[in-house]
Amino acid sequence: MKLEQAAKQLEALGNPTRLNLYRILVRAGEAGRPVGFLQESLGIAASTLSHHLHRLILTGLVSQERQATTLICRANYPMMNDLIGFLADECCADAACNTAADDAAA
Amino acid sequence: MKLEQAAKQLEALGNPTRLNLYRILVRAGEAGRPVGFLQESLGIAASTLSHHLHRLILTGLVSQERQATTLICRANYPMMNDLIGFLADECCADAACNTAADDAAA
DNA sequence: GGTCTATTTCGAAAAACATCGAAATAGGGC
DNA sequence: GCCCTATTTCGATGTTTTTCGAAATAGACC
Repeated sequence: MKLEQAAKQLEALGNPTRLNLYRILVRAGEAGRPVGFLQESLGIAASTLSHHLHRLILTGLVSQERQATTLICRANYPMMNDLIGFLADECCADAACNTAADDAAA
Repeated sequence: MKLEQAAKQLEALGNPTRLNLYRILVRAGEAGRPVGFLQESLGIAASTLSHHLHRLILTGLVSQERQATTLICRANYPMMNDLIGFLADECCADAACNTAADDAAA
């Protein structure tokens, strides 16, 4: 994963409203959640939610699927794991760090 | 970990300059890197770097230790793993999602 | 085609952020 | 105590973000 893309995704998750929203979707699993449900849960203006959803979708962290008049939103798990991998993978690549790696794994 | 804190940390990592900076420290391991080295590596104004470092330190992702006139910066690995745990831990908590978990682990 | 609900786009305003150069501080060595 | 290097704080500026309400669009159903 490129640094720019990872930064975009982290930035997208770095807003409390969006992180909350994203967690709801992560917990929801493959079933996903309709936009309306998310709006109820978060208690924010529909336009604000739409804006945040758009940002998450742009980064690839969330996808949408139409079901009749409602839009179902889902967390993109592979993308989440790529991002986590980006953070952890090169740990200590420039130094011998057995102890640090142990600490990290603990 | 609380959502607010996680959001702060993600936001801190969500800027390309800071993510780059953080990765250098993650790769550096326990040895850490002096501020001056980071400034050379990133090619930004010292004041800008100081600002970014401050933000990373506030979130707990980075720590500093004085060695004579130079300041050594280090990634805080346990904190990084807490953050990663926060993202992944509650995956599918609200739904049966064996298939999703498999996808994510793949 | 009209109407209903669900959702997005538009436009605007306040707040936060990124960046820089200049000036100030911290600590060590003479 | 003075100077030198390393780093931070200050002050300013332009850009981006967050948020909302109002208006526009999307799709289903009659």
